Amino acid sequence: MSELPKIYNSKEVEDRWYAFWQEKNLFHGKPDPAKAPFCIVIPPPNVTGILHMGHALNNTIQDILVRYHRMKGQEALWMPGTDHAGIATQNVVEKSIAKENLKRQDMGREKFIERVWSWKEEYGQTIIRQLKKLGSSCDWERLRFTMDQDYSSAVKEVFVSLYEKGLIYQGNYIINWCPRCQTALSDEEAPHQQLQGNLFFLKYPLKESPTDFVVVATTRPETMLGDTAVAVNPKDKRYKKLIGKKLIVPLVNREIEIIGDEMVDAKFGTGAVKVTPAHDPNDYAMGKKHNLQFITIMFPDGRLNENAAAYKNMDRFKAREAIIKDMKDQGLLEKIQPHELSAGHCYRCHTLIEPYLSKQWFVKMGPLAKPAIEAVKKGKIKFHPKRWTKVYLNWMENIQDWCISRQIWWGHRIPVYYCKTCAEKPHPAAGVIVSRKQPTHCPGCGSSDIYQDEDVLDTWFSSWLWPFATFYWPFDSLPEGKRQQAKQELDYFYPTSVLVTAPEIIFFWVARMIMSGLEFMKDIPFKDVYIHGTVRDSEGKKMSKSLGNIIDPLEIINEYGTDALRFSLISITAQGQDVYLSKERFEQGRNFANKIWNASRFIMMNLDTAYIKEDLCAHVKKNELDIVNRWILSRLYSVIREANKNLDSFKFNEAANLLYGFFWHDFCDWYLELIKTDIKDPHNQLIMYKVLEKFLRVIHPFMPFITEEIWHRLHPATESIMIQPWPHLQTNLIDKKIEEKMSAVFVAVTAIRNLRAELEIPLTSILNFKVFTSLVEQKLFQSLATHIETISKNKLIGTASQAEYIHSPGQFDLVLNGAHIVIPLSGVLDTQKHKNKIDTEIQKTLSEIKAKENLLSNENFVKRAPQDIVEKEKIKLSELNEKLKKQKEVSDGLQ
RNA sequence: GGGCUCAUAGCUCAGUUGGUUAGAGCGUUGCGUUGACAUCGCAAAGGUCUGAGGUUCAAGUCCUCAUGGGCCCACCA
Repeated sequence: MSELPKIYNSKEVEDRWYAFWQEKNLFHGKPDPAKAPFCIVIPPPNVTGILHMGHALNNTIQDILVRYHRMKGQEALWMPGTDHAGIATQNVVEKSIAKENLKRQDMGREKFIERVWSWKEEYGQTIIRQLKKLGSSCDWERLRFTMDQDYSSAVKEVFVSLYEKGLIYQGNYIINWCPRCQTALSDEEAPHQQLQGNLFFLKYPLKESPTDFVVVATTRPETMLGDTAVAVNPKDKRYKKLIGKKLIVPLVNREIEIIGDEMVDAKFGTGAVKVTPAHDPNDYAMGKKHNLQFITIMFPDGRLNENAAAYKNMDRFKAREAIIKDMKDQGLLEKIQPHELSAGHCYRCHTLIEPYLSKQWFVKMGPLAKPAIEAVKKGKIKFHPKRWTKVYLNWMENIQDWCISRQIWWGHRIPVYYCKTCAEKPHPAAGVIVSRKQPTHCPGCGSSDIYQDEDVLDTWFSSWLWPFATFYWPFDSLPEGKRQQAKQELDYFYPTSVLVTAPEIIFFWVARMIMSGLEFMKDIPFKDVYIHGTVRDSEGKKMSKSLGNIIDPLEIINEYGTDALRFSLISITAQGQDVYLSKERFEQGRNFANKIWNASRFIMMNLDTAYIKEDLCAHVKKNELDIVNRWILSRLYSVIREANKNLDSFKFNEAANLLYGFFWHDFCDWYLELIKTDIKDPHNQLIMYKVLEKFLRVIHPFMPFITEEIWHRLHPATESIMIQPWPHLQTNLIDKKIEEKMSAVFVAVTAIRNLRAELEIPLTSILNFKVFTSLVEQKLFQSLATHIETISKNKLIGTASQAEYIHSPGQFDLVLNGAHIVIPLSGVLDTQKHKNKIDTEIQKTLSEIKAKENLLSNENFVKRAPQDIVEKEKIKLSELNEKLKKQKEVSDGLQ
């Protein structure tokens, strides 16, 4: 058998095996009626994306799930793809053309879009390449892009279909406007951030008596130029009599009325509110209600427009300063108060959002939300951890209509066309053609003078179709011959199994996919939603470029290996908790990979190849094996059973840590050490091989590369480990009694080592020790005694503890967990030190006994606690007493 | 304003449905290793489980409040 290098070299193996998997087409999933489907659709990263720790975590979890279910015999499909990320991508390309001193407006729409496509061709594969470095077993021949032609037909179908159902409408409303990106945004795209601002108190003169004023408070004084009323609460005694009176808006000298409205909070500010219906959602509502004038004072780029009089062309913030100065000069600024507020910011460029009145397209969400609420309430879709259910429901139950039109160029063009001829007719929908196919003429008047809506759709309006649009729904873009197959695939894999994602996009994406799935597939898009935590730095801050606290996954892969990255990430990811990372954290994964490597190396160095034939295992009967082999087999299957449970309930960290502990401690520290001196024994050969082989399979989903490499060195001619069956749970090999016996042995050995270390016994030998009593189970320990004797004869303890033997007359007594171990040691020990140690232990035992006695003399405990608990406590007490007795004997003997 | 979440060893974190003197990794200290692995082994030290109440025979675990982190939502002029 070939000898392995001393240290695992991830760089040397990873790319090779990834290519191998792809060559063998092992990631491909296709309908197989004999198997149950398991499908995950990837949260498509932005084409502009560069792999960060969040991606690494997200995709490692998905890959573990997919590999696990694939090995369990399910037909596994992981659907990959990227998102065209409208605004983000457009911004990136705009930056790149800016280097050539170009603006997209100079290029024109068509040229610019061409430029984006060529950018995508050149750089759009970056994130995909990086996902491959991570080991992701995606079905790459299905790679989708949300701007694919086929995908576009799904988007059109959905838009038109919702329009026909009356769920899409166009209208003038206040929306979130980003003056930098110059587009409308949905509410979700304009998250609120705390802001230290000011409250400005402005004096508006009364028309009748210009020396009297009404003072209004505002955080955005520049909007005063668009004021068309001042509102007060009709119950407010201070202002009641002023309702109906006229005011003059300074600087623009506009005459406005004081209106009464219950919405006004008399306690805030001065109790009088300036009303700017075109620049504030509340004011908008008031404007509608009171039939006010809507005056827009801003250009789309944030400069003030012709309605702003002298302030025209000034930037909104410059205008604010100018207005404040002018008001002050005119004695119309009462005061400025510092005021903390929160306001929307563009999620792409972080520019302060401007509430802006404009004509946009909206989706009516109420009717779509209803079944999506039901599906979750009835448990058809489950969130893990559960608490996100509440977050989801809360949002869904208060859902607002969704603004879906964007004034950018990169995206799905809205499938709406206008007829210039008909547009002159009176009713509002005249000349509006909503169509799946590009029309050549107006169906109303036959005119060919038509043009398409300039806007594109929100990126999420395509992402929300991901679980079925990736299967080519609605199929009409496919050639006739391929439709049937596509339908079968959708039918087979939909609903998908699990969605794995981060909490940030529950509203953006998860909730909307549930709605679109129920609306268009008439079924949920996935059964389980696993929400993992956010990756943070060691101080709890979110990792971000601007904070400079990024740990680059590629750097970790380069330094420690992909498996190390994956294992470390997973082992620290408790269900749904945020992940705090520092670079050192990855050492654990690297060390573990190296441990697996070296244990395998050791086994291969000592393994006679005759034993690697699987069928040999069948010839060994369980009861022919010695206790050590039976123990490790029992541990193996106990651990696999537990790991199955953990994986099935999304407890990835628990599974990872369990497997880690088993391999490192049970298998390497104890088992391999115990059999070392007898390693050529046929049973030992067989079992060490078998355990390694099974372990490699179960750790494979976590650490795909190293396991594949070792697998092939073990089996020069076999197939990939990734398509080996997941170990069948041999429950008949699980023997808890054996596990208990062995752990008693380990406790004993540990105690001896401890003693040796503490009492500074010189490195000689420990000879002929015996274990001969049991208080818990006499029989159990009797049989243990036999085994211990065997072990002792084989000098196995000596090997395990790496100690030499103490040759000396006399004896040493050790009492542990009811086992009395006699070790002949007298003459080597420092009697006084020994006695001190025993006496310390006696003190400890005494206080434990006291605690137990107190507990058992508590009538309430004895009466009310379950009988088995009480019994257990009684047994423990008698054990303790027995232990005390032995300890005292030992102590007395040391006088 | 509403809600979520966290607080356990020097550090980073586990801790199942409450069951009885709390675990891991890293770090520290001591010992060891010429035969798998110094990316190693053996052992030790280190905890009033943030605080105050409560429920219970029994609380790190459940409830209430407080303190201090982190996060989300909201039409906070």
